[in-house]
Amino acid sequence: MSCSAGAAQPQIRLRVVHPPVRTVPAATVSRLPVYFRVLDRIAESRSTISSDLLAELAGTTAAIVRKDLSYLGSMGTRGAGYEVLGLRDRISAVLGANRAWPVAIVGMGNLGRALASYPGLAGPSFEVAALFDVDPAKVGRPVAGVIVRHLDELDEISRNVKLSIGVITTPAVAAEEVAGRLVEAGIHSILNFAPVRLGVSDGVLVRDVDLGLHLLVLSYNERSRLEG
Amino acid sequence: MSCSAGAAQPQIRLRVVHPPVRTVPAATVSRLPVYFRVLDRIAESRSTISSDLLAELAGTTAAIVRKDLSYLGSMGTRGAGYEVLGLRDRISAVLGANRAWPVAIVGMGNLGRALASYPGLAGPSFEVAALFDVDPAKVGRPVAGVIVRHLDELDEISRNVKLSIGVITTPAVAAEEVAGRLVEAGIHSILNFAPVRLGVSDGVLVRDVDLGLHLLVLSYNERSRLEG
DNA sequence: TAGTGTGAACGCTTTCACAGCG
DNA sequence: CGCTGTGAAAGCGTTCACACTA
Repeated sequence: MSCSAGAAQPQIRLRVVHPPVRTVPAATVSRLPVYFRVLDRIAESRSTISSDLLAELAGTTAAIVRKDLSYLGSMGTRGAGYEVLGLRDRISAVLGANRAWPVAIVGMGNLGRALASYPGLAGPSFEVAALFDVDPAKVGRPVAGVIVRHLDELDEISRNVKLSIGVITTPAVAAEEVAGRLVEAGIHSILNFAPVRLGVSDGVLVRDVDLGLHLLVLSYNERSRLEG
Repeated sequence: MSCSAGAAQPQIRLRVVHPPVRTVPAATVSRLPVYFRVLDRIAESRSTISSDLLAELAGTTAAIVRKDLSYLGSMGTRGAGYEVLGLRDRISAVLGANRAWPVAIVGMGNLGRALASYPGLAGPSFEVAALFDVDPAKVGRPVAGVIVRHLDELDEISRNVKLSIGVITTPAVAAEEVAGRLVEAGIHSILNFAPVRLGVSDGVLVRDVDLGLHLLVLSYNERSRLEG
């Protein structure tokens, strides 16, 4: 098998205290978005797809595809495969991708500004609802069409606008406090780009995107390639 | 070649001779960078650390810490814990973090420019060696102090400057071709931010950082929180 | 016949428990 | 006594094999 690594996940800390009644394995949840994207892309050129082809396009195996999809209930037709649109919509519903989740980004440095304009955030499933910083030079100016607010306004804004997902793109030293404020403002899902481990209360899901860790794994790969 | 490719004894002159490292499990490799960062941070305030404390700071368990470190050879002192500096340097050597790997970034959009200035890339283990784009408006201008080159110059530049790690921050449609060019230029370790699965030859390690997938997992979390 | 759905085997990872050593 | 190092057990996720069905 190739070393191509969607399978190689960064550390994910699932802190869900009350697991869903109908439990989809975490490994499956992390692959559903891949299937969703593949199905969405080929929806116009195919009406059905086999687990074999879906596996190839998603970078996994047919057996895993069938197992994963079995957790969503049997949607395939033996001998024919899966109906693309039906399967896409089912996965979309499971993921909650069929509505627009309001996202707040805290930290309008280079990375935060880049994310605010990120195409993935402009899709139908997400909406940049608020941007925050503490730097007076940034507060009040628009980024990607949204006015940057001072972090102190978070509570007030979250009372008027429901915020579902928080993205932390602050320096490491500020991340912990920002996370606390996001949780206080009612956010339970956080995407953290700061290179620190956030200590959040139970029930809050934190996904860490830590470039430094990724780079060090690549470094390990280079080192072992050179030295055996 | 395997993803959890065997690491052999580094020929670093340490005071203590460690047994050869045959294979480090992939799960362990992905945690070593976390330990490294923790140890580096506390090196000035502590001289030894127990598996319990290291686990807490790294967000894992003491049993996992001990198991992980056992793959690097026994470095601990029973009753006292691990010597912070020695352990840090040992992990650094295994990860190859004790030298500066030259990194090339392809795609100088918002994300590429943000990464070029990313502090994690400015550390001692990495060096932004080259930046590439195909947009004439970007080629020739400096980003983070490095002149952006046209992608067509990749081969020529890679003959003069050794490039170890490639970062892809292009639009999705270009990513596949860029990956091919990077591999042709002799790069075996790729950090891919484009939301596509790269089909690369065996022996090339690709780490995907796919924000869209992360967001959809958070979306799943929000959805199941609302609907059970 | 082609391809799903699934129990069972397999292998990797985590957890447990404790012997052993400073 | 405190804490490491490590076999053994448990838990998950992946792979296999094949019965079954449109």
